[in-house]
Amino acid sequence: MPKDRAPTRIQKKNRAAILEAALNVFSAHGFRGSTVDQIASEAGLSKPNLLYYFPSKEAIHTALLSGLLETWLAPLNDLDEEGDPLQEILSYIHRKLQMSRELPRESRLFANELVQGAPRIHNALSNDLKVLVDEKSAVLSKWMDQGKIARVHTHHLIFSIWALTQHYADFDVQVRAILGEEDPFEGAEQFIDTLYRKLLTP
Amino acid sequence: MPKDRAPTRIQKKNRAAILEAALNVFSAHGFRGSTVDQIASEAGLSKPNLLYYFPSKEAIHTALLSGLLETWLAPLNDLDEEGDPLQEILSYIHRKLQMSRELPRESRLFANELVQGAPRIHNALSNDLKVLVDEKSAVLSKWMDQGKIARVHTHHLIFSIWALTQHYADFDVQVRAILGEEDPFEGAEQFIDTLYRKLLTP
DNA sequence: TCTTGATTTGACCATCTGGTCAAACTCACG
DNA sequence: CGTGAGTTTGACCAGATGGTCAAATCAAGA
Repeated sequence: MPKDRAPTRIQKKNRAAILEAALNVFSAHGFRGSTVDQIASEAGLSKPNLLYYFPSKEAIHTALLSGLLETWLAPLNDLDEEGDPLQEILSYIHRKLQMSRELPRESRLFANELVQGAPRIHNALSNDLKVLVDEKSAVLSKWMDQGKIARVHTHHLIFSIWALTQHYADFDVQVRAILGEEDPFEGAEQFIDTLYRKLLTP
Repeated sequence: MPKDRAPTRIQKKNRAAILEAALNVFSAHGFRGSTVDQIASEAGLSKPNLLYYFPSKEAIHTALLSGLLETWLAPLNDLDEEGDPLQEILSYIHRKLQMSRELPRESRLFANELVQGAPRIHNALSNDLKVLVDEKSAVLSKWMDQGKIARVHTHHLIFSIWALTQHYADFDVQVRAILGEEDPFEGAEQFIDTLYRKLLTP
């Protein structure tokens, strides 16, 4: 294992290559379905070499998840109490949908983890995530009190945004099997936008 | 392997026990994450005994998926062109949500498969499923032409129903981590019902 | 250039896992 | 109750897989 000093040029490069490869592999096959050899070869390293940078398969997975959690939650974090309610929500949705389009691997990484009961991130869910959701939920609630948007169950409103946007990344194969050549995201953006405008207009 | 005659009492019992056990295991850990031993012991059989009833792990998985596909698509199949448009759609949604509540294992079984690119059911998606969706999509379209419901992209409308309802089964851990004690399905039903009423009312 | 720490690797190991097989056991029915 | 088909199992195998290790190679500062 590399010493605990400032990372060398090579360390930086290889760690990054490993995480990138791991994202590919884990998001496509899940934790159990991925092998260290697969990740190593995708990263252009030998297996022992990879294990020189991360102590175990589990460690790579953990590093990936925790490294990406912040990115993943950033859009919700940015929901601004001071902004225009409907606009804030619509642009949150827009960003989430864009993430499904541009970061589908990240979405599927979390999806894989969640569907299987989130054995490795249960903690983050009931702490960080819950806190964030409750906080933003309160903001939504305030907007509803002020009559700025229609009154609905705030938690379910947030769930619905996650469900609708992440669906296009997580179940991409299914969506494409049905839509054929059509670009899923064109129609999705339009559809979802309409949906929330109608739902939330007081 | 059991002969190809009429199944004996024991064959019926054991085959059923195996599929039930496999549903538990596969839905919780995915295909690759599940072991034949796990399924066997959950079914109360030894591994060789299990493999006497099904030729391979893959065969169990396939049998499960194809056996459940019909159940899974039944609600959409039941969408009745002759019924009242909004009511038909709302009751489709209601049934889907009920399935998430009562058959979460089935939902997660498919979710696991889909997130990982549906390697084993790609075929069913682009054939049976596509045909069904296109057919029902046409019904929705007709209703829109008649001004019975608001005009939206029909495929995305169907996707949204899948996403919103299955989310509660597939990402159950996350939902519960955030809601705490509250029963997810109470609020969900109410929320989703409101959402589609507002969206589809012309 | 030399030295020392960082990096890489081939060989190896223990365990897990899907699957096989022959022998043993059980059941239903004549 | 005897018998043949149906059922069950312990022992076993081959390949995959996560991980280790000592030795070899490389890189950068003195």
